[in-house]
Amino acid sequence: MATSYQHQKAGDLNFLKRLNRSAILEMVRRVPGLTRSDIATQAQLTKATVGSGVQSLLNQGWLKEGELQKSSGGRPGRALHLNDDRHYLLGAEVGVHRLRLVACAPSGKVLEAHHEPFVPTSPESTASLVAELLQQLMRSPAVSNRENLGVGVALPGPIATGEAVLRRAPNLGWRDVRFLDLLHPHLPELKGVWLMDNEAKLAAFGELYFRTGKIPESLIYVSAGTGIGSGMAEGSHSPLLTRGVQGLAGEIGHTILQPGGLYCHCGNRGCAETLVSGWSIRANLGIDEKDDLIQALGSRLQEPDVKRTLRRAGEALGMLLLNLHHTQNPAEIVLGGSLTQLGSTFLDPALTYFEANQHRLLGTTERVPLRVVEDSTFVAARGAAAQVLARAIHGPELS
Amino acid sequence: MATSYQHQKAGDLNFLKRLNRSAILEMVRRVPGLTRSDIATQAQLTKATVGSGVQSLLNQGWLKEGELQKSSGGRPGRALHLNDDRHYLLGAEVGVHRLRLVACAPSGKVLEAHHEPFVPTSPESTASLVAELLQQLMRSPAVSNRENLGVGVALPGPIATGEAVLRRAPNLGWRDVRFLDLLHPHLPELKGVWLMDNEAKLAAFGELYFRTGKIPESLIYVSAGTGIGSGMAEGSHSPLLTRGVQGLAGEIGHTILQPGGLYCHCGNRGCAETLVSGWSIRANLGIDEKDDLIQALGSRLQEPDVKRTLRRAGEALGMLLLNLHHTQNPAEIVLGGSLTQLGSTFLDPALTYFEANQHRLLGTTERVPLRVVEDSTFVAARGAAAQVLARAIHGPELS
DNA sequence: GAGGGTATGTTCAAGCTCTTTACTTAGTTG
DNA sequence: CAACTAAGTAAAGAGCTTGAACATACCCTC
Repeated sequence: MATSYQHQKAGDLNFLKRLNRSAILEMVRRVPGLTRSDIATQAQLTKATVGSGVQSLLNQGWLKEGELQKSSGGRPGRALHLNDDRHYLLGAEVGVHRLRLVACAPSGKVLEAHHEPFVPTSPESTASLVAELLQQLMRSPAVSNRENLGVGVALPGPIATGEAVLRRAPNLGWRDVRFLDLLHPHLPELKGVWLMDNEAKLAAFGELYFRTGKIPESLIYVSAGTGIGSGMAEGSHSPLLTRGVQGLAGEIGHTILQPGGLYCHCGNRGCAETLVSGWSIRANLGIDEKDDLIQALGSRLQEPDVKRTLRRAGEALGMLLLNLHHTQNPAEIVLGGSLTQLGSTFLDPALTYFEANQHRLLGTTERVPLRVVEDSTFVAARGAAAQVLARAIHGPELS
Repeated sequence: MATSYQHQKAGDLNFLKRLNRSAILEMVRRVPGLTRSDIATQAQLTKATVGSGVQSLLNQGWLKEGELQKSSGGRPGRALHLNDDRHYLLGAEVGVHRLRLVACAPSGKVLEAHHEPFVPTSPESTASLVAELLQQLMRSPAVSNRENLGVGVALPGPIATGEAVLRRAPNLGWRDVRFLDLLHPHLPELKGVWLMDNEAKLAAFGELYFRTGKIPESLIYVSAGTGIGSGMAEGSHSPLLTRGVQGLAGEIGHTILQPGGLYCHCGNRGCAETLVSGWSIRANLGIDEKDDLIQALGSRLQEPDVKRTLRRAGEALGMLLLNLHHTQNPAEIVLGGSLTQLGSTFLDPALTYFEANQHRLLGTTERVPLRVVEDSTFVAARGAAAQVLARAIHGPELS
């Protein structure tokens, strides 16, 4: 896996070359329009090294040259840009209620996307359907003349570091599923990077990796849907995901938020999910599992018991966010998942609680930004694509 | 700082050389008695590279050769060991009630240690005292003929990544203290690595870095004393600490564990510290802040209200541990701090709760080991020394 | 508009590190 | 004691970064 770690960090000259090429590529990707000179300064490399590295990346089609920049007294530098037209990445998410798929350009731009309702079935038939939908995506005109770099799959459950096994997906009823092994036979022609990972972790990765401009040094994505999960990505160069030995990192839905509280489906009492989650809201308001939660509540948002339920759930979410702040202290928190569509009745209490309490310990005014994703439909699938790109860039691909 | 991250990861040939030397040194440090051939296999380097690297580390006094190993059919390899007699590291901890100092050998062996009661005073006078005690340590015969590699200081409060500033230490009444800047004038002759970091984070680092044998891929240290803090170290080669942007990572004492619960000194309600911490136990049992908590309770452990208070605090601790398990999922949890001296009345409920619930999500039998440190007096100071060693090994020191 | 100034980018020999290959060393085995 | 095996070493060779000189492109001034 991406953060599966090199057992010992040692390397040869080729490793060094790749390292420098990757660094150049990442820099240009993050700051479009950088010149060779800028790169040399920031990466502490010599002009000559950068020159040859850039040349090779140009030849391979990873980079392209842009316009001459304004001169600052001497010869103007030539802007460099990521070549966004040559490659593409595939990302898929197997959700509890939907399948979502994207084909992305290296910049993160979605070239082609597709989602459709999905009734949880066996891993095998799901893999077969995912493969079919991926092939449709690959045949679409927007990507057909590009080179594929690989495919990533986001799944709703814990996946341990180093092994491509979905340990358990309670909402799908799956257990110990090697999804890539099921998918691969259907797509034998698909070369490049193959990976699978937890949905919230990939979303966190994508939100950080595809960002341009000012890049936070770490980011937590909170996925609030049927259950509550989170993922943390760290490091601006090539972010690493915190997975935990068993892949349980980020399972904040099962952190205890109310000792002696209600029983959770996991068997324990007082889990955060008993206070805030799709299923707890359904249980509180008597909404059938077959009905779409958002639609069912859309017309009832003014009812007192709905308002009260959503407000309480929102407050619990705020506490969860504060707990993340005081446990992992990311530079930014991004909130996504279907529950964010419930709007301000649900979200305001969460944001308010977090804002009111995030300064308790330091008393300073510096703020950890908390952002709600506008549309989280493809966030995880796009994050899977982001991981594919990261591995392509840092893997042996660039000669 | 140690995890202050290289802005861009690029390097020259010298960087590569240092990388390989560091890798060799780490491997031998972790597995004493390794041969050149073992190293070459594990690090994927050629025999020649390893040979010259080892030679240079031998010349510099980092390594020493041991006995010939048993032959496995051919020429026997020569065992390599960390030279534990040439260098030493200094670590200090400024605690709420004590100063603790150690001088360590590179293996982690404590060569000389000292602790004494400490009445919280100004940062300046504290620095002056720490400097004096460090100098006493340096004059002791056990270290006087060794070369010093640097000094590390552990402090009870958040310290952000990249800046050596103690943001706030509520239990000392300190704020924005640049402790190293205060310490340095007193010890101008002390060259090498200088660092300061949070107490629990350094303890976590030390527990992971000085371990030999089977090394967990990540470790959380929970420091249960006046307040509750934690630190997470990750990565077996050279572990990294999770600090968080503002240094608030691991401030689990201020995660919410009881919505609407008691007010905490931080101003918020329901913090874990209101349920489990030195001060909450004092408050519950009416023990004066001037008296030593452990001594005061030592004779009262059979009293019903004491037993009840400790049991409840222990249960809360168990929930905190489970929350860490479901948020960061470390490969091992180590429990330390003065409260561990309260014994089984306090600890058993915590361990029992954790054991009973850690398998909820996966249902497997693999267990995250939870260990209580026997004597946590010097754990943080030793961790500071560990960081010094790590930076010396991975810094420019080894030519 | 010609010339000096300045910063960018390129070229090429030189230097350093890892690698390859052949060889030496040290112990086992029959 | 000769054949075998594996560890370690030495020296030539390959590859990447470097340093210095050079070419390029624009600005500013006269």
